[in-house]
Amino acid sequence: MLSQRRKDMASQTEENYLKALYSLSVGKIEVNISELSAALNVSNPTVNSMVKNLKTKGLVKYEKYKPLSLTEKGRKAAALIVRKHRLTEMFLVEKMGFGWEEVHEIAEQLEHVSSSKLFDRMDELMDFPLVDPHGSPIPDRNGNISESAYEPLSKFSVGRKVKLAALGHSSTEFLKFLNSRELSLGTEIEIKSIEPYDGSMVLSYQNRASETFTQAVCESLLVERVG
Amino acid sequence: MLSQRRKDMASQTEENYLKALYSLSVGKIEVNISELSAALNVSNPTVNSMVKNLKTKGLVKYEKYKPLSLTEKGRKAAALIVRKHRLTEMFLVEKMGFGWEEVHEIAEQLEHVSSSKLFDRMDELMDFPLVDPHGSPIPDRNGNISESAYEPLSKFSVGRKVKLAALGHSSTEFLKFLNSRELSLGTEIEIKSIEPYDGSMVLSYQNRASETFTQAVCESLLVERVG
DNA sequence: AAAATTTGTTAGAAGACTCTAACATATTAG
DNA sequence: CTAATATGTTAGAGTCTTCTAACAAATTTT
Ligand SMILES: [Mn+2]
Ligand SMILES: [Mn+2]
Ligand SMILES: [Mn+2]
Ligand SMILES: [Mn+2]
Repeated sequence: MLSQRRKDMASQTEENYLKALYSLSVGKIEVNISELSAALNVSNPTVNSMVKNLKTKGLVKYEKYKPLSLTEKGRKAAALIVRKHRLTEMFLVEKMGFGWEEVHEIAEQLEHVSSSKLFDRMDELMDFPLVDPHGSPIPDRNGNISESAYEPLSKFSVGRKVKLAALGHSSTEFLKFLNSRELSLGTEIEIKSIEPYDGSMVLSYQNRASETFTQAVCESLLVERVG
Repeated sequence: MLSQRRKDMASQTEENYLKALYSLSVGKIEVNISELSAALNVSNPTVNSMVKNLKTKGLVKYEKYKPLSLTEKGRKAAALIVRKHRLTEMFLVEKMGFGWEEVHEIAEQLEHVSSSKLFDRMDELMDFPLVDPHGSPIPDRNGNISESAYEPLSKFSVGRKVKLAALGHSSTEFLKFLNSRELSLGTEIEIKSIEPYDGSMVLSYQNRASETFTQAVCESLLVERVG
């Protein structure tokens, strides 16, 4: 028997739209059609018609030629998908021995599994982690999320000691790059010097006395002050 | 970005057809269109067109008005889906504390995740189990499966001591029924008496001195001789 | 303010998967 | 062997998700 999704549930495609909209909404409320198409890698007309569809389902607010936003119902639905995604990533790293650079693609598929019990069980087995392997917060069972207030390393000045708490983005390439520099979450870092010309930073951490990182990289290293 | 399936891979729908065909092929080679439609809960014309599609992909052998069968390529593809399904079920039971009656629906969705690494990792973490929680054998990475030669309990006579090794089917209702009788895989059973009228059996096992089971149930209890 | 550019919409179509109604073939019963 | 029944196929359509081409509105530049 083909296991079909309940009719009142969002399809896998709809879920991906909601999740993309949710991610793009961080720090602002409204999102353009074009931003969504770029994020999802589909054409503008495709997004346009899907947005109309999500509007009839009460998941997004939208008027012709205006930017769109999630309704409260849509926001919660999206947060619950993000919850599944991040719990999965954490489970794969903590309980199954995957590297933080390997888990996103798998979680992208697992996040659509319709069994809250599976994810609540992961949560329980990990003793209710607050963040995923990349430092992003995990929404609770009600879709509530605690926005973390970490700052990019690039904002700090020479001599400052900080701890790596999260990443601004977590592409496989970036994660592999950080692996190659032995830099992981929780690592304490001291800013040894800053190149005025291009903003690159020389850092000292663990057994690495002076590693240079470009400004772009330092903007994606989210840290908290230490000491 | 919408994570799209590679073009050369079977869709989730196609995978479900292959798996159903595979299950229906146990003990015979050829399967009717109608058997497949019944198993998948879709109409005959739907199966008819999907079968044509699977034929062009070299996954099934089929001629108009004739029964169909899997090609070697189709057989292997199906076995690998079954592998994912059964490894998932075993992982959910062994490593995540689910009951054997809870795992099928979840595995039905997880079996379509395209990451051999995820399933090979489950396999490794469980130390390469040979069977799933219902006693069905798990195909290896090459799609090879060792057909088990257990016999239905109904075939045996009074006084025989056997061990429950697998189930003929594993519907949630049946599994809950077995739970209610405290009957699980590995349990040693002795046949105390058989009712000639309807073939029902009185069994003794563990701390249950005389439990009666209908013939239908005993046909679905696959056992091996003991002592 | 007009022109150029960017952004968004509509129209029309296609592929994947599904259905029902109607028709064709094969099998089974008399 | 014919008639009845069961099984399989074709035709035509609908939903979902996607596309391209053409057009419209909004924004930015000059
Ligand atoms: Mn991720
Ligand atoms: Mn996804
Ligand atoms: Mn199963
Ligand atoms: Mn399935």
